[in-house]
Amino acid sequence: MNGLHIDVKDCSQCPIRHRAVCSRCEPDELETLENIKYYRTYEAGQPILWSGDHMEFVASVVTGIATLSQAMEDGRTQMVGLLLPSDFIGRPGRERAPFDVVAVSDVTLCCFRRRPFEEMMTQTPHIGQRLLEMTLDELDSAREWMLVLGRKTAREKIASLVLIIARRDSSLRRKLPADGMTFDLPLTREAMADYLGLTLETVSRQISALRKTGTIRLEGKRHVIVPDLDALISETGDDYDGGMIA
Amino acid sequence: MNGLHIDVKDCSQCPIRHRAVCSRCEPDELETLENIKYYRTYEAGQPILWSGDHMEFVASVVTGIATLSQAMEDGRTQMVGLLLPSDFIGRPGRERAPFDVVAVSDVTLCCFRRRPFEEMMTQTPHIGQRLLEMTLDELDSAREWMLVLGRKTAREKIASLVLIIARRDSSLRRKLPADGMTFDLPLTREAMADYLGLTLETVSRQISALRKTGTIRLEGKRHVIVPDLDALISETGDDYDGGMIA
DNA sequence: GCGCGACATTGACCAGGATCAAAAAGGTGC
DNA sequence: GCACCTTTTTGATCCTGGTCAATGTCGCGC
Repeated sequence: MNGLHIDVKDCSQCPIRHRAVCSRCEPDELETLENIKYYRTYEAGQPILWSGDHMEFVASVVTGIATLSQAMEDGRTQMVGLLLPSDFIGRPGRERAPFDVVAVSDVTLCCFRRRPFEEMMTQTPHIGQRLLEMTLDELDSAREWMLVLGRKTAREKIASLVLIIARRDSSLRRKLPADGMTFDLPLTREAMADYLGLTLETVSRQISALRKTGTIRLEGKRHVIVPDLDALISETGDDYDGGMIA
Repeated sequence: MNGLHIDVKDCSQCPIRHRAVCSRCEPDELETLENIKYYRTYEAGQPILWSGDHMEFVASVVTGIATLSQAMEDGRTQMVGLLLPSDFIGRPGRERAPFDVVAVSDVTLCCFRRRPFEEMMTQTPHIGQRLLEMTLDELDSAREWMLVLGRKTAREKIASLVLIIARRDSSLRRKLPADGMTFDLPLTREAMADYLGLTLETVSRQISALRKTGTIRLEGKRHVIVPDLDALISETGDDYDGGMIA
């Protein structure tokens, strides 16, 4: 089971699609929306939420990719989450966003106004249970990522990220890895660097290194072919196949 | 509100205290326990759970300190959580432990047999709600730690860790920081290194450096005095006072 | 007190990744 | 096609933190 499936009663007029230039631009419009559930789209590169923003809604990603990240005053930034379709944004019970959320590609969110959503949660316990399960999964992957950030070499970091993207991609398409896995990197070199705690130059160098040894092949800048998945796995530093998707 | 407060009906014979040499040593004894809730103690240094272990119980820490960590085959290890009194161990709905749990000091756990606990959760929704809240908090702190691991210098990492320990300590004692905050480091240099993605030598060097500039003072190896909290905060790289406890 | 072992500090040297800089490769609009 | 801009690659050099090794400190049992 992927994502959070919720039936909202008075949802006849959904989906309402409206486009926002910036998450802070139209609080009034948002405030006057009477329905609980609505859709919202963002263009690639647009901010969805800034850390500290008042959160009017919780949402789940319908299409596109967004990132969750944290920035220091001097510009150093660390990505702390990658949001793919079916991932959840926001926290019932919290007023303010703890991190920045940015659309990497064009993104459609399915939003729920926060207050009504919280009420709904108290009435239908399975929503809370499902949300707990999803949050625990996120916590586990955050902790796995801490190992990558704290202990892996640049080479291992890159291999780990490529592997994660490969797996997520093939699980999204429900296509099991065949002889030659092939997929697109959804992130720029800089975004990969922010995910891995590296500089973009190092990311580029290590991708080139993996290419030179034949572990991956590239078509253009973004399209990746993995001829031998085991070879890639052995570059990650984890020797066994930890979290292979079913 | 700290921790998870649960009333168990037939708890007249609690607490049952029994001591385990190893979490894997006495499945039979555990299996035959009829009550839902029981206490269990571990000595400093003992493993509580190995990654992959079958989890018979969920628990919350009553006294002592435990760590959650992840190891690579070659010995590199990364701590991914620090469990203090009132923190929760385990995951309803999961058979196996995802990480290693080790007692750093003597630890007492309040355990709940997993199956009955899960049933209890479906019946009393506030337990699930509270657990969701705690899990979201843990997720936030894991993500904040990702910034430390990925982007901070060794010096900033040490300052961040000392600050976190200082705050947790003063919040546990409900004693607000006075002119000279004073507390013990509960971790060895090596454990700090595993938390921060550093080597123990670097930890030692950076603690010495903070001592030489007067940011902290040491009495013995473990006892720390922070004469000026702001000076310490400015060493963390976060310029503003992000998550100061109430 | 003495000796032992665990933990911590300090030093010398090295290397992986950062930094600074320049060139190359794609896209996109005209 | 061509010019322009963004993204990426590659190169040269530097520096933080890792590695290897020695020394110091503390606590504890005898």
